[in-house]
Amino acid sequence: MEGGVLAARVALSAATYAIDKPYTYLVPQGLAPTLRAGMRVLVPFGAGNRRTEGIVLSMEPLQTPPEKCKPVLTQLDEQPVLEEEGLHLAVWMAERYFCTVYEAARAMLPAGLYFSLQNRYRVRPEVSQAQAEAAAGKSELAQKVVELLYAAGGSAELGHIRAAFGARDPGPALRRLTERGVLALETSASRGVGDKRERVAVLAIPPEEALAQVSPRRRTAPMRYAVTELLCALGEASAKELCYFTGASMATLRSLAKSGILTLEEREAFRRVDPGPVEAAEPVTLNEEQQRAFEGLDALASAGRAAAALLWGVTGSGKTQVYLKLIQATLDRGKSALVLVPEIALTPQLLRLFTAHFGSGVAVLHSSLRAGERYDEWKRIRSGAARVVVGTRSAVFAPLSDLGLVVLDEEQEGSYKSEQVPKYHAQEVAKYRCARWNALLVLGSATPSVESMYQAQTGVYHLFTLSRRYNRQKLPSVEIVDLKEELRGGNGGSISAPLRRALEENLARGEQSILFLNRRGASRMVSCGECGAVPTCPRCSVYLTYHSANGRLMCHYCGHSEPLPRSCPQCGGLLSFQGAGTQRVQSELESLFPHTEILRLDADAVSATHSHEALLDRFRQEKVPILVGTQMVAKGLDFENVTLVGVISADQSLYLDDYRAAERTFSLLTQVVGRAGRGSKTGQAMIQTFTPENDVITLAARQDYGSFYRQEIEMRRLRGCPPFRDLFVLTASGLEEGAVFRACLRLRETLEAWLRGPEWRERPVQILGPAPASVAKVNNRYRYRVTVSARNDRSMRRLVAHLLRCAQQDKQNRGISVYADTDPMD
DNA sequence: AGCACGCCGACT
DNA sequence: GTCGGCGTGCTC
Repeated sequence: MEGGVLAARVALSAATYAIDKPYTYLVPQGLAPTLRAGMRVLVPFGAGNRRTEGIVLSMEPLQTPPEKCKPVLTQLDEQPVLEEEGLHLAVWMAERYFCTVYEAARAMLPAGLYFSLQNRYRVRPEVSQAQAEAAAGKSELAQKVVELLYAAGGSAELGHIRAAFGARDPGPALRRLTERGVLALETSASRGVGDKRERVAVLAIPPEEALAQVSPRRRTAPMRYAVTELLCALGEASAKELCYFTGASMATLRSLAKSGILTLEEREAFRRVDPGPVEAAEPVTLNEEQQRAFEGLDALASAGRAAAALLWGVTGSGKTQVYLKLIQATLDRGKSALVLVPEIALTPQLLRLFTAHFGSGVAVLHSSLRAGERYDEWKRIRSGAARVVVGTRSAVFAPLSDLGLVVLDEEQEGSYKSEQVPKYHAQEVAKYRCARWNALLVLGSATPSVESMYQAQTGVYHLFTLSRRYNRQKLPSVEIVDLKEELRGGNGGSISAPLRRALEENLARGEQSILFLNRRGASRMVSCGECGAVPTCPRCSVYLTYHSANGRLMCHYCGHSEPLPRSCPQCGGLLSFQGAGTQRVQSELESLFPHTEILRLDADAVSATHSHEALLDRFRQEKVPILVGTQMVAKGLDFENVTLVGVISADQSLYLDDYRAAERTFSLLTQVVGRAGRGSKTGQAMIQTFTPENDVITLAARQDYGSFYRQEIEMRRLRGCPPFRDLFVLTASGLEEGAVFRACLRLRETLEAWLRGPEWRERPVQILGPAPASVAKVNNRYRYRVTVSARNDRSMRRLVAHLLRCAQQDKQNRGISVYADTDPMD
């Protein structure tokens, strides 16, 4: 660097959305040779120069340092935690998901990598207690600080001091005492998870030579021979493993090292996730249809241009086989592959399958791994040791290089959208990464999202279809049971007479049954028990939901509300609230079938002692006759002996108040029906509903996705829903309901004023609300939202971002937080 | 979101 | 005079 200085542009954790931008810091001489983009640093920030963590976005030489430019204090990483691609992705996410660059970067890294910063105030050793008290003077707060610090043995964490002060702010007193040389601020960074290291033995000379050296003394030094022989076969191995398999001791290894046969190195050891018993891989054989899909997809993957394809394969058509072949082809081309699944429950079986095919080159990433495991898998991926990654949503950030293939299985699933900030969608991130690496994105589904199918129909995605079930299995016969009839017949329980009969027959045959309970949105929906009518919003054609707080039916889109009618406005019948929990169904079944074991699988059953997998294993191995469960039982699980599946009530997800309700119900019902009869026996499915004539239900029963899609896409077109337009949801939250509502009103008014400008006047933008959020009060904070339906393009995102920044800095919005989200899932 | 700066009332 | 409460504006 001639003459100039080196500066780092840093994304800061302390920067809020409204002030987020790259901040420039001077790189001190000592750090200049080692600091690089993608490393994390500790920097001073704000008037008080409090220590803040940041990530270096870029390094740049400056001719003249700017006036106000503080120095980087510490370099926190020895090597970058994000590569160039990751840094670009973070910036892209910030723009797309209305979050800070740092928040985006943080979401991309395993939690084990994270530092927690501790700010500790200490009384300087040269200062006596009397001097400290004198320096505190008459300030009550300063005296209290000194007293507290001495009581704590001379130093205390900032957090503790704050806690001891309660509502009063110790800040000014701490600063004054620091200024007067009484206190010193120490900042330490500690990481939750450390690196684990191990000894590795590496063969230092060619195998023939090594064996030649130890062979003559094979009799007298059998251990030296055994170790060398094993190491010749392996090339390198952990010292622990070598000793374990040969019975040698570390002394033998050291002596071999001395003879120059091997070298001992300290290396990072990876805490591997145990894939469980791995069977030998059966060679993948594809049927004609699968082969055609594979060839088409492989042609796209090898074309070297980014592409997206939809693999639409009916349940049981063998999409996984196609994935396996594609992954193999990708690896053969020297590229890496990423496979995403919607549920953690699906990763163990996929991990086993992939490990059988690709050995130790498979890594797994999902949120319920322990921090250490997750961190280690991340490092294995980054080092290039793992070239195939299986995981849930956040695995989309796996630090793979030379990405050639990304598979999103069950692409329509809502779990690909993050619930927390940044509220990214794994599918969009995957698309971004594929574009950067010229990789192929494969979206797999039996019931594609309407958006994806639309892209396929309009030629944006390539479409491949698998319409035949593997092994030519027959689809189960499906019966729709009318719960209104049951109610009239005096059966108000959750098991109808036909379902009860079917269960009895199945029990008698010694076959298993699964009952599926669709709990989402339970008990908020109101319907007529007589005619099945569901109250609808007059302006939005969505169903109204009941709010017990004010006893009214409300629309979550536009804010319309009306009192709960005493009886059904259509027929005068009795209105009923839907809601049957798994526990209630379980106890009902227990009284219907007193000597039969009934297994329950839901979030509660899983969190208590038994793991999800253990419960399913029990169901499979002990052949428990009946399994009752929520969403979890519907997904990709194959049970030979299950010949009956029942849907307790199809209605609950159908009458939710969002545009995706129909799609989600269709998908769920189709999956559940597909669960029956996976083995040699033909299955039977039963769907209970109050609205048996509903198209979504009858189409799902027939597994007729094509008709469902045609209907749904027209509905979306008419209502201006995705894929024709996108939704931006602006949410304000705060302690006082009125203030939150008024903040939302101002958001709406500001936006309306801007949209009257010349460049916006012609564009189709619609604003709905303010309306209460679906969960109107969380943690004592009221939440209201304004929904904007418009094309999600750069200019619209900029407008929303600007609106957010203005709102966050508006003094009228004191105590109110405002944030934005696109196409939310709730 | 912190934190300083500036202004003002209260207590000494 | 100080101290501390509160409104305003900035953060490399």
